[in-house]
Amino acid sequence: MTVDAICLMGPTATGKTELAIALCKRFPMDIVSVDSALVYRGMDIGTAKPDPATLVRFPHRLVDIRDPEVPYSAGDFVRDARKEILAIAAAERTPLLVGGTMMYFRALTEGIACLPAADVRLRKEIDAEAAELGWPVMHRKLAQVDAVSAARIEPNDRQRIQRALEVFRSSGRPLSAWQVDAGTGTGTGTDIEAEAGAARIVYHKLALGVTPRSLLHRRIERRLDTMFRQGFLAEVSGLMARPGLTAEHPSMRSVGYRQVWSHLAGECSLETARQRALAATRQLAKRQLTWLRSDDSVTRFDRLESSTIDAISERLAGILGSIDRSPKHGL
RNA sequence: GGCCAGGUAGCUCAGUUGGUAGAGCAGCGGACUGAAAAUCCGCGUGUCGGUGGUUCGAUUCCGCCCCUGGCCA
Repeated sequence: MTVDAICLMGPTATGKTELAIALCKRFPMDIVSVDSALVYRGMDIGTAKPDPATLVRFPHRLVDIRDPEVPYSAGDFVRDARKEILAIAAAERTPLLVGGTMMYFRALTEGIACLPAADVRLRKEIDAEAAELGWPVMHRKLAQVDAVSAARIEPNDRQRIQRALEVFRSSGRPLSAWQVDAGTGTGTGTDIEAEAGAARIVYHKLALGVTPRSLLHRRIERRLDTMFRQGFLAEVSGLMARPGLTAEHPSMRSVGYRQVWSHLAGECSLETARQRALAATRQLAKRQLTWLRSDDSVTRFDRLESSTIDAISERLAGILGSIDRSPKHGL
């Protein structure tokens, strides 16, 4: 059995949600969110989460599935998304994967190795060591146990050095060995693909963009200011009031939340936080565009061209086959 | 109006004892395997406010002018 899934990818502030909803009105599709921040409950304004009424009319799977205190991961996503896609297909509808977390898209469509999960205690331990020795030294230690990973990782890339050390210390095997292992065999190289008898999922990738860049930047600024008007400050101060949540949690390191948190903690003025949040959002959009540019399997559309929605609809009609609403077949 | 301090990259500033200049941030390009809205790598020509003078040579020294901030009237 083959399942067709549509990927609607695009940088932040390009209007993906709005377009997805328009498409859901034309085709029998169900939305799966591909977004590392929308998974968190209580993070609504700063993530530009669709409002409750919209979520009722057009349910988004994988939204509000996590407490902000509990980190979510690419591995979690692949498992969850896979399950949702199959459930949607079982209901004879088409999954519409919408979002901007490009690493999640890659992990889902290209596969991700089966690796040991994160280990908070080990990470703390490694952080403590690094605070004393510095990351370049940690990088050298990594090179001794996993030369392949060390060669791929920059001496200052604390997050990846930490992860590689974490995998080695928790499992006794180098990260690179896990990755190679997974890749042997047919080349699919993933734990999920290994599921016996699983359906084959074909991903059709569509990318949304806004050109020129200056126009995207203007949309980003307008949207951020709307967030502030909607009560972004109150949302963050509510999160800050939670004893279990800190600025170090992945959820609170999200664009916007980090900068507003910093302001509310008295570290900078509101205007400075605003400027920093804007810059961080622009930088996020740039990184998302880098992912998209490097993927030649995507078909690109400009969000602001009025013909885009029709072009995409036509494309979907072709993919979905059975649902050709065009009048040319009329007799 | 007088005195003082400034006018150098998009922004904040450093610097050149006279040989045409460099940091941080922003921006741009890239990488990306359980934190990814994360983490990291690479990219710096700009009438050194204008104009005249001194000098082989001025962004640097001197004169005048313009602009900004502060103090005094």
